[in-house]
Amino acid sequence: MPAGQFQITHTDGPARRGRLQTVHGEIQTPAFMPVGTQASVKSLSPQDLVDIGAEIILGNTYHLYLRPGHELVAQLGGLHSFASWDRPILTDSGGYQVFSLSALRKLTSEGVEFTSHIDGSRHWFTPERVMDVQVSLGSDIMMVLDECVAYDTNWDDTRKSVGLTTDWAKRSLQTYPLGSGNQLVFGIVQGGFYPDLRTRSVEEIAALPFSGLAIGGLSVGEPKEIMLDILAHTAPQLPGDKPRYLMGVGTPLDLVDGVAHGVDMFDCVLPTRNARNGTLYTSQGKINIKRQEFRTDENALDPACDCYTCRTFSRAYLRHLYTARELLAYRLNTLHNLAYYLQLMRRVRENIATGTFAELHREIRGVFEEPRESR
RNA sequence: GGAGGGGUACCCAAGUGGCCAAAGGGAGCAGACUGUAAAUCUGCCGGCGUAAGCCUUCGGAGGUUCAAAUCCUCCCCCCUCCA
Repeated sequence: MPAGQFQITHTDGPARRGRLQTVHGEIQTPAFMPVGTQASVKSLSPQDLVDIGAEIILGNTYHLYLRPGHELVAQLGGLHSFASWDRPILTDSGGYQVFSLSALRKLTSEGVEFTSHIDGSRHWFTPERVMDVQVSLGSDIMMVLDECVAYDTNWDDTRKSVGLTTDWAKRSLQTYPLGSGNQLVFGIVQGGFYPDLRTRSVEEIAALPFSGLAIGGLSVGEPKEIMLDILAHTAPQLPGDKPRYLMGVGTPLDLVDGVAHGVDMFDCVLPTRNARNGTLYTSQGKINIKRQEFRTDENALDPACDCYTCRTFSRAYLRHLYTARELLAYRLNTLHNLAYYLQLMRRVRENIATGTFAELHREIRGVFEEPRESR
């Protein structure tokens, strides 16, 4: 199967199971992609990631451009060789940093000027330059530069941002046309929280020859219900034959909700960041390992999990490691949270294949659905 | 025995007449985190109360003052130096 080929093998309602080919191997979808911003999934080794079944990880163009620098990475043989990770890598464009580092940047139709959060130096990012940097990095999937707007952005500004994102998408493809190398390029749909603008963005982005399409700009602080509404509005409009990637999402329930709307790929910092901050995902729900109730708890973190952390240590020990700020805490917690996410995605794929995805969806809803706020 | 320094909340530590239930840290307890400027951030942290407020508290006892952690007297304890 040539790089870029996406094959759907099973469907269960809107949910799809499939596989996406890259030169560094195939990824099973629906997939969760652990985030490794600085060419490292914090606290884990590549071997750890292989052990828990990660098939693809993320890196970040903006961060790697600033440090250690894309030329250096290229000189050292590209990201895969540099980080000793021989499976697929998706690099995010820096579009999210346009949003999250908004205080440090200036946006024009031409591109973005960033003030480095590391040393204050100025850097000029354009859609073209971001593609060049990703080519230097040698990732398997490159994301185009986009503009991700805040939740409270008005219609007019969101409309402009959709126009900009489309213009940038076209410029990205001119820099790296489909088929010009082994790297795939994904376009990104924006449109904030306005259904008409989401539709417009889908029409414009889906018309371009991308290998996959992403939904950006969700989970930026909006209520969950609104996120789901926009997702339900947007995902079905995307072409069915290309992989659909919901960027930056989310909680275990968000993933399953996304799959239910036909999403194939996800990434999110939650499992890794929360692991470092003591929040762990289990088959019984979310727990905070620092809570006093675990002080003498000799049970496995999640008795239903077969990861190294759960096979080996008690909750009492994990609590101790966390409260003592022992380095092992970060590693064991991260290992477990990602193992939980990857295990969940394996179950999602199996259930789609057997036509029982709805049951799994119900189960996960039962475990993670938060009580609605009554007003 | 002499000289000096010091005893403040669970711990460390500021405060030296009213704005002090008492700064800051730590510990403790709880919460947040969604394409990672995050091993970070927020809240609570003497007692009762929803609150206004009341009560108890700055080594101990007594005193001065409208008012004392803060000034005075005596006592107890700790540290440093000298003998």
